[in-house]
Amino acid sequence: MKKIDILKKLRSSGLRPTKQRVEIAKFLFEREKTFHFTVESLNKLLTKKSASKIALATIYNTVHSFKTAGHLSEVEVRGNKTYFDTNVSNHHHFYDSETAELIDIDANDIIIQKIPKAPNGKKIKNVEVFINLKN
Amino acid sequence: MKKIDILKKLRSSGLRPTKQRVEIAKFLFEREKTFHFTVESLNKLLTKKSASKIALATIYNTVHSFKTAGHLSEVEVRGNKTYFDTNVSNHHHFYDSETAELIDIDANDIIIQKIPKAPNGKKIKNVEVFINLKN
DNA sequence: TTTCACTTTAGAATAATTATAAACTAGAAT
DNA sequence: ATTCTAGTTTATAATTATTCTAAAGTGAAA
Ligand SMILES: [Mn+2]
Ligand SMILES: [Mn+2]
Ligand SMILES: [Zn+2]
Ligand SMILES: [Zn+2]
Repeated sequence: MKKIDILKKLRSSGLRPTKQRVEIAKFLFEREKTFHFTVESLNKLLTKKSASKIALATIYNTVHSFKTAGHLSEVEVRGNKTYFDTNVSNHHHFYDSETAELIDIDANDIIIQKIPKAPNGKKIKNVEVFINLKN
Repeated sequence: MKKIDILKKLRSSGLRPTKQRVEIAKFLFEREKTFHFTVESLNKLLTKKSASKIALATIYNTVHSFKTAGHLSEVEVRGNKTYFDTNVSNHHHFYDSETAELIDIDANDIIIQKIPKAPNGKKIKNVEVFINLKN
């Protein structure tokens, strides 16, 4: 994903491409593989990588804006902090509790044969599978 | 589960059956169906039900002791608070985000046909399925 | 250029949880 | 039964993640 695409991505979702947003978006979206992170880890990585310091509140704001815009998803992981995911497609995860790391599993790599029907009056929105790992 | 069993349950896991622990254990374990709760919700319910007030710190302590003893499991649910579960067997959940409610799914009610192999050097500890509901 | 709604930021506020340390108690030892 | 003590409870402080506030800054429309 090139810089011009980043600008498009931001503008098309009604987000003004400010210096901070562009920097964070480039960091998050200009990569081949999916990236899973917490606000804390992102903050550290940005601080290390970049010259200009972005306020923590801005990182929170930006991550939430990106999530609302559909550019990030939130992953439920054991622990206190919120995890985000640059992979917004329907997919599953390995979770390695030793390293607190998430690894993507393509939706097609898990086939569920039998599934219960939703409770009365409810419908199934989506199915998430977590495969917890050990050594 | 009768009171005598509660006492056994506590003692057999090295927990002295104090007034507070017995009261919480009775509330949690003397029921037919699985119970899912947060410390906050448990605190409210206990306050309503009981005469004697149990300190919030004690509820945290007790819930963690029960979890460590294997009498409660922790469930990962979207949101800030930690959810606990009186069902400690291997099972799955419906999650209704409207009501923030969990509903058990028996392990046998979900059959997974295809599953990816664990990453190098890792093994699969367990598989958890979440079925998110909508109206 | 001027303007202004949107954005960033430092710092305060909030919410969940954990830590501290003093008072209390279950139950073993006497 | 009384004493003793390690384990427990409790009020309160501390910590951590996150959100709020409101003042200063800025992208981009006009
Ligand atoms: Mn979590
Ligand atoms: Mn959670
Ligand atoms: Zn992912
Ligand atoms: Zn359950």
